[in-house]
Amino acid sequence: MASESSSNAERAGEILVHLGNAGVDGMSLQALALALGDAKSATRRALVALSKRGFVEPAARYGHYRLGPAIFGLANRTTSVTELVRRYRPAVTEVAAITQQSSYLMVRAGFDAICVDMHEGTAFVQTLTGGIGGRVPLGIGPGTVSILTLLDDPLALSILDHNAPRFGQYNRADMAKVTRELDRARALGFSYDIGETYPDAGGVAVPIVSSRGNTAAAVSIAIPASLLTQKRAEEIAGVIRAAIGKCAPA
Amino acid sequence: MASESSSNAERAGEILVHLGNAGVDGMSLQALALALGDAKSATRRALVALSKRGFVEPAARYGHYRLGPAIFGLANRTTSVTELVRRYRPAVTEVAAITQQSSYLMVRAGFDAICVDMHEGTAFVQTLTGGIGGRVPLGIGPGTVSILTLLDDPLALSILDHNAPRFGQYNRADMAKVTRELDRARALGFSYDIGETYPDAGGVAVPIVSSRGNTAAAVSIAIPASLLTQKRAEEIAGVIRAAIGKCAPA
DNA sequence: ACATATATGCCGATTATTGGAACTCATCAT
DNA sequence: ATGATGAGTTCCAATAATCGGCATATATGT
Repeated sequence: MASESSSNAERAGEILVHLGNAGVDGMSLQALALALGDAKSATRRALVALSKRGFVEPAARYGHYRLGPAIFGLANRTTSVTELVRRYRPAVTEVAAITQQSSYLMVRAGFDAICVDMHEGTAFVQTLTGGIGGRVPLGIGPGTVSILTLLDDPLALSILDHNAPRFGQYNRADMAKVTRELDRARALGFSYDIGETYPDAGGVAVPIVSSRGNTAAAVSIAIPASLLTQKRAEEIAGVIRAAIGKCAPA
Repeated sequence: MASESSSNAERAGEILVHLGNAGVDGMSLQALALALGDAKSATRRALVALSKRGFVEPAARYGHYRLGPAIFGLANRTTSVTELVRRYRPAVTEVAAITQQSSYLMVRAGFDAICVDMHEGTAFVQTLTGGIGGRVPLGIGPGTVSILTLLDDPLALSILDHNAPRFGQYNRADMAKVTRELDRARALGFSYDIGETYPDAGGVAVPIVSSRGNTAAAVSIAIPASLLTQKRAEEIAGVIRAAIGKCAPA
């Protein structure tokens, strides 16, 4: 996949994202270069640049690289997110407890949504989002659609346009389908999905109107499609909204 | 301070480090440009590049930037560090409990050491390292010296050479003083410091010989200089070493 | 409402990056 | 233990990018 990496700093971010999905063993140079669509020499250069501050470090296997301690260290400094998690964790756990399903706290990160907190439910699909730290393109899944409702329309559309090439992997052949979901979510105040993203999987999400702007987030659940109807979705949305409401603004 | 930023990806890392020390309110563009020693236009360019993936996001104040959710998301994927913390946390807490002082788990990140775990003691100096995520140049403080003992001599020396300009801020006028500490630490198997880095502050550190190479780490404590003698340092080193030993290799 | 500082666009020159191929090294099989 | 294979690493000149500065419009905080 040729990614339009204009700046070199973007490439650095791209590398970090890819290594984040790699695990302890990391990735080899050529695997990274292939994923980025760049030459090995260019990839390596960025790699050593990131190594200088410890954002990347050599893995156990020869010539493999993985995320370094600098990332971990910085995580405790992302106060905007840590505060968000601390405040809304009660909602995430409560929603999971009531619905008996896995619940997630998703926040916007560029063109994607990232899962920053979750609570495993008793049943069914676990980690549709790939667990904490998992990235999903905005427009894929109800959680991300709810986040989009918090954004200005031109911004939301530009994001959808950017992500359109990736929709095919998720039964989103045409973008119109996603924009319809977005419109519905704006009207209802929540977003739901019955087997439209993943077969047999459904979801419900309620956006979090952040007290002090800028961070767009949502609380969502994953639930078997067989258990979900529009009426049930409304009920669940009410549960989520109530749980969010209990989390007082700092 | 003019930093020799050869690559552009380095600049990205530099920005992340600076923003990590900024807090929720983030930093203004000009403050960042000044800290990096670059033009505002170049700094802004890198900033928007990092924003595309959510590594950086606009803060509440207009024109201010802070760390974004992507950093938080990646932290759970730095398996090398999370495993290290999970394994040696018992040692950190035990050392703090026995010595009644703050204890730290430090790992190498490029030319610095980063505090990845800590346990506040009852007394005295808290957070000499700046808390979890805090960076300290390798060579400053016993924890970092112990880490240096895990490295090859040429590498350790090159790191010290790189950090030499920063030693002045910490009563390290000449590098010889640091190399002497390093030699002593190699000989003793641990490192200690009595009021040499910060007045009235002392510290003891024991390196962690990582089962599967690559990651260099150490467990250290901070203690009032008045309570520390070489004999006491040896005792404390024994405590730390014992605690580390209890943390069985995975 | 005024002043400050940002966001954004542009443009020429310098600079670093790019991509390829040769070299070196670690790993794997024998 | 040794050789063969497949990596990763280094070097190079040409290319393409970035850089830095400036001007304008905008948003903010006093």
